[in-house]
Amino acid sequence: MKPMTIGKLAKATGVSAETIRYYERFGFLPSPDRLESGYRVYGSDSIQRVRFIKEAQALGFTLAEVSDLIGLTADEHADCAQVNEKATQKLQEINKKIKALKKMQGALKILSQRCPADEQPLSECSIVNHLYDVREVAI
Amino acid sequence: MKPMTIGKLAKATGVSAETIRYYERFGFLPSPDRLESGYRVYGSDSIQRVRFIKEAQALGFTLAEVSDLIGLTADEHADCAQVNEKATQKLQEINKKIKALKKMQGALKILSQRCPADEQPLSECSIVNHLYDVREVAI
DNA sequence: TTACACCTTATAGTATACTTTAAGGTCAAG
DNA sequence: CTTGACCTTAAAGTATACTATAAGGTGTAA
Repeated sequence: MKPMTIGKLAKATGVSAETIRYYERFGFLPSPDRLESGYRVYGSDSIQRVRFIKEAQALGFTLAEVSDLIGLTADEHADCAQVNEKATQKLQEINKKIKALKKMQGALKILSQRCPADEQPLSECSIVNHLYDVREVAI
Repeated sequence: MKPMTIGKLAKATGVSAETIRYYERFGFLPSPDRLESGYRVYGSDSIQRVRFIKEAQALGFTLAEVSDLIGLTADEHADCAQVNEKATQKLQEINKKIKALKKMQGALKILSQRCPADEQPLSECSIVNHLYDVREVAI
């Protein structure tokens, strides 16, 4: 069987070869074995490792946090509670972000509804007036 | 009355002098007059201009988009509808972001609830198992 | 006059997660 | 044996919105 070089791992995971090298360089992936030519050769577990990173990112974790998670999974003494704490922290962070976005959403909705949205000059625009002076258009 | 130099504008707006120079450099604020010494002098309208930028950012607009908005306000032929379109676009963008965050939130909640969160080894952790292989823990 | 706060510029650094480029070596098919 | 796909490295670029630094000039109060 042909060795899995970086391009094959890239295809298998949907992550570019450059990104895989990047992950390796910053310790998110272990240094793989090399062929005599210097080509990286990966075992099938590498696919899982890359997937781990991608899934953690999809849950909102940064690469630094992914690094922490990888550290926990490699630690014999680590337990479920430690991982759960990371998840709970991330959850709170996400809740905060949602809250901030909802605030923007609410303000934009109100301003947009109040704006005549036609050929009126901008002096009649509730959005522009809000930007010029918050007090002119209470939200 | 003493001229409003950059430090005073900074205090009046809560934005640092460096940031004000940055805004000027990239065209978000007009170049102010100068004293003989080279010091920038601002009129009171500058406070409003800085506030415009900050308020637009608070609504989720990037500086590039703020630039567009400033352009519209300076355009005699611009009308309300054009501004409203920017707001509507931004609203949709924010809705998308909220949706993405809610997806993360939902997944994290489920994983966290399923995780025993005690001293169990990580092989029992629903979160870690999810990261290792999505199919093991359906969401 | 001597501090000290304040101003000036250009340039570089920060954070995050890559992506691109340059210059070159390797492998497999035809 | 040549062509083209694939691999290597180090270094620089991208996006966004600043923030910091260096080296120096200005304004004012004691």
